[in-house]
Amino acid sequence: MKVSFWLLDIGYEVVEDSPEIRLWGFDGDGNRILVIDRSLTPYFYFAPKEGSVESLYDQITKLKGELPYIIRHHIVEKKIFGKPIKAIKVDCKNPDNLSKYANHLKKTLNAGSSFEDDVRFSMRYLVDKEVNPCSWMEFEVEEIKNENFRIDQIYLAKSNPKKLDGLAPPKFRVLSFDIIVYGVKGAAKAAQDPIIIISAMDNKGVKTQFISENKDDETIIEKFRNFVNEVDPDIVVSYEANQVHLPYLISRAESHGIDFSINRDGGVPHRSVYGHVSVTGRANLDLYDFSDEFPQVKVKSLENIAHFLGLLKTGESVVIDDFDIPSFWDAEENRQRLLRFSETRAQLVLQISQAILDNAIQLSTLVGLPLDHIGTAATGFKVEWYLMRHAHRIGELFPNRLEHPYYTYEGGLVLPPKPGIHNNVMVLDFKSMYPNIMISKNISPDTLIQPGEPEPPEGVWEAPKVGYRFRRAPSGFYKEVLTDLIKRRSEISIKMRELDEGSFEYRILDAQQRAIKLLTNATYGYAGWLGARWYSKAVAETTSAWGRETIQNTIKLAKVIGLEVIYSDTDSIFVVYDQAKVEELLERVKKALGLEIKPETIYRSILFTEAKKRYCGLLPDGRLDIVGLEVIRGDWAEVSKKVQEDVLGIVLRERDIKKAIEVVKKYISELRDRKTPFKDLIIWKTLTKPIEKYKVKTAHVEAALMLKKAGRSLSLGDKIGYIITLNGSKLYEKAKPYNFASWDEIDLDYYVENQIKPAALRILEQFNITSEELN
DNA sequence: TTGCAGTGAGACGCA
DNA sequence: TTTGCGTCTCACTGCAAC
Repeated sequence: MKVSFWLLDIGYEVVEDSPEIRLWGFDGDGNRILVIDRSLTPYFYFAPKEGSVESLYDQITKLKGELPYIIRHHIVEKKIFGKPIKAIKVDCKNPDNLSKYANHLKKTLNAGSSFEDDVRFSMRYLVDKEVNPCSWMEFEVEEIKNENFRIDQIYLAKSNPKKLDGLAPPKFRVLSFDIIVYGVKGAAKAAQDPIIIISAMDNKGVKTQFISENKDDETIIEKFRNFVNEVDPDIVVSYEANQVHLPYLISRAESHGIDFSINRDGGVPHRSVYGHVSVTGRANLDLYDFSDEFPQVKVKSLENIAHFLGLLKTGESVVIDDFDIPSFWDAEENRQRLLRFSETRAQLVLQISQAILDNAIQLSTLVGLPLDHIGTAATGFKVEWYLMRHAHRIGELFPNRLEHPYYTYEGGLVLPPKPGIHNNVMVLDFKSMYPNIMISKNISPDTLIQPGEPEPPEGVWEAPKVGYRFRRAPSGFYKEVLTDLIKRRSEISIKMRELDEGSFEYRILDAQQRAIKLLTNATYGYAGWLGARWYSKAVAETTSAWGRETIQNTIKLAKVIGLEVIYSDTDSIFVVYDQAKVEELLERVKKALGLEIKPETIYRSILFTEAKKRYCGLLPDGRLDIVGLEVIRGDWAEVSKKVQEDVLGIVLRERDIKKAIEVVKKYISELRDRKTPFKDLIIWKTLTKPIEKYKVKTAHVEAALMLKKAGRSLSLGDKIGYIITLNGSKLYEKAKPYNFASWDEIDLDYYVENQIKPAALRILEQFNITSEELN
């Protein structure tokens, strides 16, 4: 019989010595099903470093008695960096030890190198069978008996999966949850501190809370486990479950000797690759891993993201600090607030998950990584998995990751701007400049011509300045991949034009094109990443060299035509708008450089200081487009950002410097009168390394130390919020965690002289205003 | 001890 | 665990002047 299937999660088990792939998902009727596929044999490749592959093959044949893990081996034709090679495909019994086997083989034969022995078996399956997660496919299957798995039906695959069309994913059951821990001093330790509240909510409106009695969490963990299995969610969502909630639940359950089996195979969640926690048969999505999708939100808390998305009323305070949890719990009259707080969090998680799910699903399908890996896998790995799939299709072996010396190279070109206010400035930019250059100059690891190597008859592209040469034909690996991506994206854009923006199809296609854009734009960076399998400094260096050449020629052309160039950064130029001249420029750039430059917005006016990468433009609709300045930085006090934004607005919209000065003075006097909201004085900075590794004393590290001393646990990447007090002389001595400080110890002068004034003067200095004039 | 110039650490943003 | 380019603040160092 045939079954259509949508893949949600994938895993594998070794059952009675032979491996099976387990594909968890849905059938066409919305049943939760498991398809077991036993058709794939684990393997790796083995190739001679020198000498013939045949003699290596014979050696393995002779020694087979000593190599019990090998099922069979045979010679295959492959490529490595585009060069044809013969390799031996070594089929093995156990997928868990391929690297061990490969090393053993190398030692035993004292020859050869191995390939692809580091590919996890479930990923091996997805690549080899060309299966994309979160998409529809069809299997020929045979029903088998369900032994205690939490699903409707189990099938054994009798055929390879066949791709099916269809955009719409199944209807998911989504469960969000949040836990509250009673941790004295704010730092909860799983060994001692109990969970007091577990809030859970599903997308059908079922919500519940498990509340501990006398701080005993044994019962509520069991109840929660039962609840999860009853609701039987396909997707579990949370905020920080990967790093915090799930490990905590698992550890508490262990210490009570409770079976915390919420997996669809009856097992307990476990830590897996890329630091995510796997809940077999379901997709565990931690929204924190997706918080970079909201770059405007600087401090990535659930509440801040919710505010940003308009899910909380402005000014609505729902946050209860970890530190205060015990006191809220202990005082009967406040406990209700704690309960509401936790419930709100679960609800926000559920709401936010809807904003993220479309993109996550499309990215999963495109990249080929299972849904629960998408949030945690770094960009480099997403690009790499996409490349690996393509490599497999064209018979290219996955290169091993090698150690490369660290080496920097020249990047994009940035011109100093013309300071001051300019009117009618148009931005022109090359869309996807680097990918398009890689395509047009065929820049790829497999098209690079080594020094001394003769030029092929098809000719070469020789990079300006850096001199690397790449063959013009045939098309390289990167060119093929990027051409395909760009083509797919433009096809999607065409389809989208015919659709209603609010429609389901539009939303899905938009998510698709965003996923494609992400991969396309990351490919250049990937090529220059030391950890990349297809690392090539020549590729990265050549691409940016052609980029500089392109933008320089564009600037020259603009000047020849008579356009005034105000500024340029990497792939864009800012010119004083003149319709006829701009049109001429577009024509000539296309003709001369073979790349298209696109007109963007025309700013009614734009302000530059002497600094590169910082400016503010007034858009046609009256909004400000602020780039690089303090307003959009996360490490300035809110009060400074507000001052600067107000000043920019007045300067650009009204051109009234006097008024701007008055506004600054008002901010200063409000601060001196202590009328400024306290939270507007908090400065947030990230801990970018372990505290002991810092070489110089800094305010946020000192504040972090105080938090630690008070019992708070901190980890890498945490944002520390501090304020500057009157105590001490050095700034780092004056810093104090904001929640330990009060209004009367604030160093008002610091905020005036080092926060408000610099932010305002950054703009007003352009009009010769001095610090004294703001007093 | 104070002032100050020069340098580097550190954080964050742009393309 | 994508790249380089760039700004800005503050700590630290060394030196001169007091």
